[in-house]
Amino acid sequence: MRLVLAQCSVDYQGRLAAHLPSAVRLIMIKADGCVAIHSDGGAYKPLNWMNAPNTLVEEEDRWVVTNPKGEELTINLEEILFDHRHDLGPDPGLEKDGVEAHLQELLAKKPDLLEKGLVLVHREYQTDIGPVDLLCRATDGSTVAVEVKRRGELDGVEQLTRYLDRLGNDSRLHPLRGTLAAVSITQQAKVLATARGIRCVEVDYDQMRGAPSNHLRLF
Amino acid sequence: MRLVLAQCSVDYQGRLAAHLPSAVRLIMIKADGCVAIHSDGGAYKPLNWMNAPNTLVEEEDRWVVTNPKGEELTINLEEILFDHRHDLGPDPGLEKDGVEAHLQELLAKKPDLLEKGLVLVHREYQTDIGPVDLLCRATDGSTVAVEVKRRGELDGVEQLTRYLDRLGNDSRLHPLRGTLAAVSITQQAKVLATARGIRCVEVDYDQMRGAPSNHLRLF
DNA sequence: GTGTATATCTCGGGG
DNA sequence: CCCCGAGGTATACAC
Repeated sequence: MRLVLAQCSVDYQGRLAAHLPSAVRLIMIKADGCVAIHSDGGAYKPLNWMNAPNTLVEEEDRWVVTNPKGEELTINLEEILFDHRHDLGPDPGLEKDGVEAHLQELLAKKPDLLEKGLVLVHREYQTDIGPVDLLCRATDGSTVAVEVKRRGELDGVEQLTRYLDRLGNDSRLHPLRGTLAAVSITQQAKVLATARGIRCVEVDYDQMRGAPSNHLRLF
Repeated sequence: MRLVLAQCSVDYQGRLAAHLPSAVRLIMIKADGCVAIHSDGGAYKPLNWMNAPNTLVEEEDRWVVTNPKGEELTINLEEILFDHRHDLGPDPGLEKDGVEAHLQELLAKKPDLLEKGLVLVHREYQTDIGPVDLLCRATDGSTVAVEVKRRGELDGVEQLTRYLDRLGNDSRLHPLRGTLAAVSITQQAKVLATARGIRCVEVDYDQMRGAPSNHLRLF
């Protein structure tokens, strides 16, 4: 990693055009070639950046970064105040817990948390417009398509509606119902879901993590 | 801005739980209190971060960052390799050109780029589920709701569908049609749009910028 | 403050 | 490679 503090102006031409008037900024150049230009505030997002893969050409008083997509970032250097390089070595990476994938996994193991007697038929069931999180069978013989979210919002209802629409073409899945499962669901999403005959279930993530699965409990 | 290179492990507890095993990383602390932990690769997104407003407490061998939402980031410092502070001063900020707002503005001036004879009735027309980008009137007397995107994708079609659904309740707007306008539109979005009777128009942004508006051309 | 839409979103996965 | 879906998305803006 190379860290440069410099008085500079910047121009970006690519997916849009953008210009940064002259000021003192941090220029961060990572080992993989990523370039990011930071001001002294404003969350973690840089003012300007170029992601790998790209090429950095250092001229006398400006650096030009180009990438294969034809995007170009030009840093006009007026004064370099600081320039430091350090090899950080490899990073073991971030371990996450509590994301949708984990929630889906837990619900796949215990679908009857959503509805008594519900049994998993398929996880990530493929349709030609995307995968349905969980495809289940209810005790009344219905197929139930389940969309899993951490937070249930409007677009989750839309997504499930699209899937139901698609799955409805397959008569083997009839009768067909939909369930939106999330740790929390907004009022708007509940209204829209209900209007479309989609059931909403708010699940307790901590409780699910703590509770052993049916499968394990049998032995 | 303070830049620290250190061997450290990190824990985050908040919207999810996350852990970073020990490695050498850059810890960036901005003037507004934002903290970001970067590895030596991977775009501009840090491995972990805390946005302002927050509080940083420096203990002997660990730093604890907390925010009012109850999130907490703990940096366990094993060895500090580098520590540098620099006041960057204020930043004039980024000037952008080519975002959706600009595209919408250009289309508002020349709606007949979308369809011959189309006239603008209202921009950002409010419905109770959000604003319709452009509401227009066609030569055949139809009302045309236009959704403007840089890139037309599935969620743009969903969005316009919701609006059409809503606008359809107002008989004064009948007959009603929808148009998705974007610089590029994905195949899937075209399929879904067509299936719903929504027209897709790909517009040339550069040409639009260059071409003067109807209004100006009249004088 | 909540809700909605945008973003040079980033990032990962699947066809 | 593109497309899709998730994200501690962040950010701006309207209500």
